[in-house]
Amino acid sequence: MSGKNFSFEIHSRLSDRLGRVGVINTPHGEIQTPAFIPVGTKATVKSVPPETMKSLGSQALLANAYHLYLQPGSDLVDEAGGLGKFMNWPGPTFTDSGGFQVLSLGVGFKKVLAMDPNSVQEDDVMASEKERLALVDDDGVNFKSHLDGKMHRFTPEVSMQVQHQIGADLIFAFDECTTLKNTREYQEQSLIRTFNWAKRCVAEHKRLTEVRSNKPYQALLGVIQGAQYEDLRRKAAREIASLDFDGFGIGGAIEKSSLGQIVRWVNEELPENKPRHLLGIGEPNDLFEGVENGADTFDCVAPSRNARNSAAYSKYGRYNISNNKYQRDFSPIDEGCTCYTCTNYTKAYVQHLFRAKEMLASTLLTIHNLHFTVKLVDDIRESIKVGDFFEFKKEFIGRYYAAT
RNA sequence: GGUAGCUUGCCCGAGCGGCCAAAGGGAGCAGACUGUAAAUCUGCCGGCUUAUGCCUUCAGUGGUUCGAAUCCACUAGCUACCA
Repeated sequence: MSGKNFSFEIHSRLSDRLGRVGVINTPHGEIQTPAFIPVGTKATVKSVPPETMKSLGSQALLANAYHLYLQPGSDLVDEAGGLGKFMNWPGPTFTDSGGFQVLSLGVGFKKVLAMDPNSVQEDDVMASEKERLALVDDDGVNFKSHLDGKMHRFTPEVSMQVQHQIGADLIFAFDECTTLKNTREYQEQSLIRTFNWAKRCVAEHKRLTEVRSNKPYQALLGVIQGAQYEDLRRKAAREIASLDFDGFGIGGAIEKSSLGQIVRWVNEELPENKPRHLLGIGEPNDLFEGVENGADTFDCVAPSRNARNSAAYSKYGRYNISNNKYQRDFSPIDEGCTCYTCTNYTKAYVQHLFRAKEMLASTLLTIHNLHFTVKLVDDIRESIKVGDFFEFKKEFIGRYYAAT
């Protein structure tokens, strides 16, 4: 195997906006974009087999380098033949670099990614020194394993090595994910750090790509930070775009109300011909905003985690299926939904499974929520093709958020 | 028949004279969750009303005491051992 069998083509565009429809070609197949990429952190989408992920419509999956490095070890995944072979997922795969863990195991106490900053206090987001499992310096990050407390060190080079061993088709540069509560001064310094790390990632990635030239090509995506500041986001986008990346990731804490705007700032700076992934975003209104402003792919734990916590997505909004009022509701979770769960089971049954603490509850609701989210982005894609994105957006958002 | 022990809010279970409307679980009722330390976390959970307020509760009845879920007596039920 050799050569860069990775590409991105744009097939149609959204008028007056940055949104586009395209296709990402990877060694393990195509991804029609925009697309929602379900998260399978530890080489498994919690509670759902890969075959089912395929049939619910998932085009690709995203795993995490930090988690797989700790367990079972990225060398073992390599030995198994790479992530896809290891977990029996034949399609395209992504891995996150471990950059988010800089936040979630470090300062990010609540790991708030998209929030209303007025309703969140600094103490709610920032962990105190002694609680931190990660400590950043200019060269890398020291992690205390959340599994056994052992210390590990991640640098841009380590992240690249780990991600090459894991072998996903699209991998991310190692970055520092900050919170909205960091000072402007800190954001600036962090941006310099992330940029330096980006350069080191590109260099190490090139080296590893040659060393492992018998392996399928892995595309490297550079991550843009810059928090809520327009000048920082634009600067970060220009700088990252100046490096030899195959695509980009838009990361960091994002004030929910200005999500679309931030994505637009970044994408106005980025070259058109490379794919852009909006990291960690997956609520319906955010997906519309992301696509409209030029994001091509998304990943998010919300649909799957919410499912395990009994929150069901429906065209009329999200609701808690464990609520008393659904106890004798023998209709599907979302009327008209074509997913496996909705075509075979009722709200009453799924609620029973949750109350009885049966693990099938997680499976059935995760299937539905992921189908819902994947299909939403599929529908958004189709609406751009047909030219009625704005009508579709208005109709969907109006119905989904009618109650709130 | 005898002796000893037990009986707490929907359930289990702490409390053993005042700081007790009563710990802690569970159940129940809601809420949160956005590059997964998450099958997790948070709130409510006797009634009125939601207030540093009042009322009714700790098997039943009657006592002791300024004051009792906590001490005493009897009644009822349960448990263990002896016959």
